[in-house]
Amino acid sequence: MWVQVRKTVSCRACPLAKFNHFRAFSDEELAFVSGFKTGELVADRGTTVLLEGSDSAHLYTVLDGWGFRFKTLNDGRRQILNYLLPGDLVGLQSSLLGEMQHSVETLTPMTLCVFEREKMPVLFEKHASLGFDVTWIAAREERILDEHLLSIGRRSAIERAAYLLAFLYRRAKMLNQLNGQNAIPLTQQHIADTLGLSIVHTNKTLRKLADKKMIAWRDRGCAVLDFDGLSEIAGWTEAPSTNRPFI
Amino acid sequence: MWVQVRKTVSCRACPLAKFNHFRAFSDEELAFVSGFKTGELVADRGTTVLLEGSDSAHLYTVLDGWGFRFKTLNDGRRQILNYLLPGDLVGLQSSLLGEMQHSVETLTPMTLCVFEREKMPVLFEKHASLGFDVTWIAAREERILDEHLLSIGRRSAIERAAYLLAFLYRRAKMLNQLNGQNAIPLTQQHIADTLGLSIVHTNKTLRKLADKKMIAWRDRGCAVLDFDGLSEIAGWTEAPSTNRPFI
DNA sequence: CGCTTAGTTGAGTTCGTTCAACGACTGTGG
DNA sequence: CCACAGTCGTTGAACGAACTCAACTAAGCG
Repeated sequence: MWVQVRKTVSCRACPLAKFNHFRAFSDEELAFVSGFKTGELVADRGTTVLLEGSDSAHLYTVLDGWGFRFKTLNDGRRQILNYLLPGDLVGLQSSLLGEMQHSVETLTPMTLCVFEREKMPVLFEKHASLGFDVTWIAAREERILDEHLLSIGRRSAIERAAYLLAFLYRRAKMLNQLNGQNAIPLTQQHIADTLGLSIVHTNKTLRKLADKKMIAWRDRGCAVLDFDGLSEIAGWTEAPSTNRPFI
Repeated sequence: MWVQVRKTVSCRACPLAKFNHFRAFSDEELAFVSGFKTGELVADRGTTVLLEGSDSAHLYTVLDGWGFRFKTLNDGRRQILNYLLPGDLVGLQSSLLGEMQHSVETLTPMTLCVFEREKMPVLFEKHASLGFDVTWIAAREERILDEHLLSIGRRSAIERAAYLLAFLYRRAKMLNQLNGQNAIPLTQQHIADTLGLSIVHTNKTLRKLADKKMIAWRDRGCAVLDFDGLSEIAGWTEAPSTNRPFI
């Protein structure tokens, strides 16, 4: 289920560097980050990487694959909070605030870059620019959560679904994380738990989008056929963004 | 509507320092923050402090009073994202990511501490501990948004209302921000826009809580009479927290 | 005293839920 | 190679939670 791998990939050859929307490191930063990294982790599909209530000693950056963050109520009701894609920082909350308040599970096999959370203060101390980047990443996550909150709170079922799929498609496309069939690797249950809807109604809602030829189900995933159409239904236009940092 | 006041209160006599759940500054930090601060702002009740789409040059910390962050859809549907209380940082997102993606409005008269956002990099450069604190604050906001997302997505109307009021009461009590009647200063419209419900249904839901003697409406606000009862309905227990920083 | 704001309540409608069943596909063990 | 269980998507029917529309009360204020 879990495989811990030794430092196989040097930070110099970080797979994220090839995406030009990430900001580049200076040589100095690269040297520090290389030391900050303690290894890599490879997780199968369906693995619980972090568990609510636990107190992980690690901090991760996703290098490849899909995952999601979620919380559950006592009786099992689940809410997916956000999805994880390459470049996303995992476990920052618990690194700073203590025990995890949400869980993390993978949707595909995932490769993670592992850092020791004890070294965080050193990062801020010695490399202010990287500390700034961590804050930037946290602020970005906050902004995404704001959008999701607006969506769940105020959009209708079909608008929510359209927003979510447009949002995920955009991110995934940019990071080359669509599967062989050009699809987003999740089930209708995941979508239901993200939108705050029942699985039956989610199915009927997605059917409407499929009937409009905006999406299609293929190969364990959802293919987006009409990004503009979805954006229009959702009334959504993406916020402008500058080059994003990663650690 | 707006009043810009010169630096009337020295950081040495910061009104937030009296709350012992905030972490104390070192002398060195205090000196820097004093320079970072450019003044104070006093806003009336109902003032729009920051507007979605704008690009403010400032960053604020709430010193006194209540406010809220919100987003709206094109047709006017409004979603309240979170509430602002003393110690909260306002405008961090736009400081780092560019233009504001949400608005901020006051619920009571509010005093804000004003910083120049251009100086943020200097803060990270010269005072790593403060940079770390900013990240901490961002991570805390993220955690709160996670909770709200769970609530709106998966709790029933009465559970949502109970959660929100318990949550706000807890925060307000700790910061001594309940009004004369011991009430939270908001209207049912605010609650509706936070819970993602219509105002009519919000009213009927709050009525049920009032009938159970858990809350009461007084003096333009909602008084919490039975915190434990609300927590139980919501199935909510607060996450443990350490001393929190502020800037 | 009329005007506005905020909370309350009833009636009818709509959106989303629950229950239940079924088909397509995948993987597994006899 | 087939039987079987498990997962995932699909659909219909009945129900219920939340919505809209509409009207009314109480309090605050010029």
